[in-house]
Amino acid sequence: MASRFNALKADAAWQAVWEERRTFAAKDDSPRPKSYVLEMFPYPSGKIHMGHVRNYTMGDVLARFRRMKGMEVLHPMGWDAFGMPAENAAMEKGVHPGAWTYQNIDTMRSQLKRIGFGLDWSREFATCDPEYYGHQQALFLDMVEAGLVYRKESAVNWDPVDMTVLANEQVIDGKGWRSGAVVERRKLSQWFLKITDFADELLDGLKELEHWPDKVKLMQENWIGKSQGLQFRFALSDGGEVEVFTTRPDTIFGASFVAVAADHPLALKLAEGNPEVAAFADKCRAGGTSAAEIETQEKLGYDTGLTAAHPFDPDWKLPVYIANFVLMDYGVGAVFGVPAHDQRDLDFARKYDLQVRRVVSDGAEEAPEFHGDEAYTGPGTLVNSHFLNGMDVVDAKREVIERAEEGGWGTGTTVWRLRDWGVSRQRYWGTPIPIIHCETCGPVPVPRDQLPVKLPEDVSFDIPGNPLDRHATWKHVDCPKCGKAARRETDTLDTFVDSSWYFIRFASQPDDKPFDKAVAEQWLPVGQYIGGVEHAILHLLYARFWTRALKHMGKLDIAEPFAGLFTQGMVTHETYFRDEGEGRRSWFGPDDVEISGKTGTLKADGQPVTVGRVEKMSKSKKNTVDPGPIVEQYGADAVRWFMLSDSPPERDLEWSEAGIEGAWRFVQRLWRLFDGLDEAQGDDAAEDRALDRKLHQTIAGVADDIEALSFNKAVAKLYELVNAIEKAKPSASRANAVRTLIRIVAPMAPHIAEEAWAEAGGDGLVADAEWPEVDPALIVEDEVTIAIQVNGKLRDTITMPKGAPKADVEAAALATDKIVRQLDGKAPRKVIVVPDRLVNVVA
RNA sequence: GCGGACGUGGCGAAAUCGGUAGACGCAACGGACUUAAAAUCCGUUUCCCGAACGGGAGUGCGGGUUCAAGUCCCGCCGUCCGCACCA
Repeated sequence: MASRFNALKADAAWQAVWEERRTFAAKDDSPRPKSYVLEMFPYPSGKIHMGHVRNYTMGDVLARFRRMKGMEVLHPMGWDAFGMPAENAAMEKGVHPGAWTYQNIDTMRSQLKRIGFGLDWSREFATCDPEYYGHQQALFLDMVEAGLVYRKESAVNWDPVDMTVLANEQVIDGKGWRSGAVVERRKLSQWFLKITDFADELLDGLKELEHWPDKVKLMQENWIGKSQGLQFRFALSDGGEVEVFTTRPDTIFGASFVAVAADHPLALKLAEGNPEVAAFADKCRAGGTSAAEIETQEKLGYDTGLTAAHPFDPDWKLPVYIANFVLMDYGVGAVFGVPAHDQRDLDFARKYDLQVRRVVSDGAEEAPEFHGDEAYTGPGTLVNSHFLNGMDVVDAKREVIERAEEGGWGTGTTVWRLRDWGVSRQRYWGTPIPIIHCETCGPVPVPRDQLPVKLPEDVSFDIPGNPLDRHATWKHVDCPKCGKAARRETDTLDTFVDSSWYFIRFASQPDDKPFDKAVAEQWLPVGQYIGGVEHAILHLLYARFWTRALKHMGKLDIAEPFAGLFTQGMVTHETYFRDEGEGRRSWFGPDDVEISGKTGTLKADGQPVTVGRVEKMSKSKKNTVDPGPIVEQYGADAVRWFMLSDSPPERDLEWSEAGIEGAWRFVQRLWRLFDGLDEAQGDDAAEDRALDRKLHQTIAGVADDIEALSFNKAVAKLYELVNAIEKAKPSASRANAVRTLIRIVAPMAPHIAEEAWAEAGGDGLVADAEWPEVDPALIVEDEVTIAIQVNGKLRDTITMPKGAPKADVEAAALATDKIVRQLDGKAPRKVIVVPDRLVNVVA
């Protein structure tokens, strides 16, 4: 009789079998159709968290399902292993970043295996393996040769205490996040990749990504930020020139000033001889960059005393300002101000009492005087604009660009918001940039036969700064060109470079080169990529760029790396806290509190705590749940099942004790069915057509749902089937349904499925079994319930054979008691019959 | 400010093409089994009136299109996300 399903035993046993038989190793030379399922690889921070579990469960279900459908599936795993946390750990705990990282990898690998993910571990690598980053260095040199890399002075956030460069996110209120020191802006010579060369392609390519969420495509589109307009020159009163960019050349006769950024060459030149200008420029640069600060920041300008001559009227002189709202790194760092039709220009003009001239009319008003404090930026007709009068905005833009080009003082231009990708990081734990700096020869690539340029092991983190820089010997090398003493580049590559091509290396990893073109192309593009939406812009854009760069260099004939993208929601949990006054708040973990209904008490002192919002699991709010003990308690299948249940995968999933228990109960319910298989049939070999239908509808429905990644719907369908089987009387159909159920749940709950498969005498592993075939005759009902409405309100239902003629359905509907009563002897005015669905009687 | 998504029971959610709103799960309640509990099983569960048969209302709010609207259109309100002085 039914025993309990021993998850711990079954999990371990089947995981061992999969590993031993290399069940999930993908074969490059397989004749089966290929499918590449990939989840974003993790950063080895220590332990896996629930977010990983959810992400990898989704991918695993799809990968296992596709295998059962007869595909050769590549489902690999590796480690995004370079990055700052390892250096922080080195500083705090005195361990080597490599030792720390590899130890974390060992822990996390065994945790992933413990959940039974069907991964091809034979292709595993970490980006900090010299074998990996050596090939990455080679690709970097390829890009250098292809002219896609250059060196430029660029400003960075410099922490003077930690002697390190900070990312923008590490600067909080102008101070370093670790040291608290006021951050300085320093100019350093840094390496850049020419992603802007591909801006047009990256934008256009989005259109072909049919299986990407619109949201992500839109975010990338905005990030790339294509603007078309006119770049043109003003002659200055000192005999010089200033160039500006505008997307609104149509409003050229509404100009009332010219403004340049504080870092603009013109401003820098003026600052040299004038301390007042220099002071003003400094003030502009000091301004904060946070959202709130920009919102409230006053428009400030410094009148240079220079004037600019209007290109269409040399006698019309416009004042030239240095202004804090003009950005040096967008366009050309200078604008002409049209206050009536641009809000910033209007704010500025009102403050400095400049002319505000209407040149676009919305049809209501045409007078040159523009009143009010809200600029008009909508469409309309040009007014007060000489030869442009009467044109609409679009025509006027074209007209002005044409005249500027004819007159030789301007050109129609496209400007991008996207900047080139600065890849230099002044850190140890990253891929060394394979360049040697020679006083005579300049930057020289490291000869290929000397790759990889390995990180030195003997480094210390007890003093601030980059250990590569102060290493006694590492950076001192001879110039490969002239042989004189030279210096290695001590910067390392941005870790986003590591993740820009790892999916190619998974597909093909020869020893002698980054990848084999033909082998990689067999697998690529990734069919389904799954990860967090936080990577919607940077990682996904960089990987798209890298792939296009490889194509450009003829190394890989793939335009887009990820054909399908899915961004899953986060795993969340309630928060518990106490306000300690002065805005301070202490947070408590789920294990520290006792919850009853909407109130909670702290176990430690029995006093109440506030039950806060449901938020993303995070260490800072202490609302994390460690998957490790949960898997030990409930088994891998219950955890997987819960990850797939209830919430649509793109939405957040709230972790709850009740939820995981529900999943566990379902696993046990499955086991009672599987284990009672012998008795299911009983003595009765009769068929149960209704159950047969339900089974085949479920096989088809679950398959569709898994392909659509709608796991919550697949779960619901499985509950329905299990309910139906449990209610059904013993029959051959019932026994068959239970036997088939083993395969339907296999992608989601693989351990119990293997156990049941073996017990039921299945051939080989259920992981290698075929997805059950659907009998098309059984997925359609032979009877349908037809709704009967009177004036659109449901009044009754009738059951009819499927496909019954309209006339029969109408007659049957009108004959029911309830409808007869509703009509009260009157003839209906109209009857609408939707076959197999409903009848609407219009009375 | 700009761009986008979303809003359905106590909760997570279904409703695939405009056609029976609330499938499925959680929680709750009632019952069976048990010395008792757990587990399991049976039932109820959108709201209001009603013992019941039944009736009315109902998918953020206000309008509209339609025989028929959660779904389409217009206008609000709210929540969340992304970008942010981008000329």
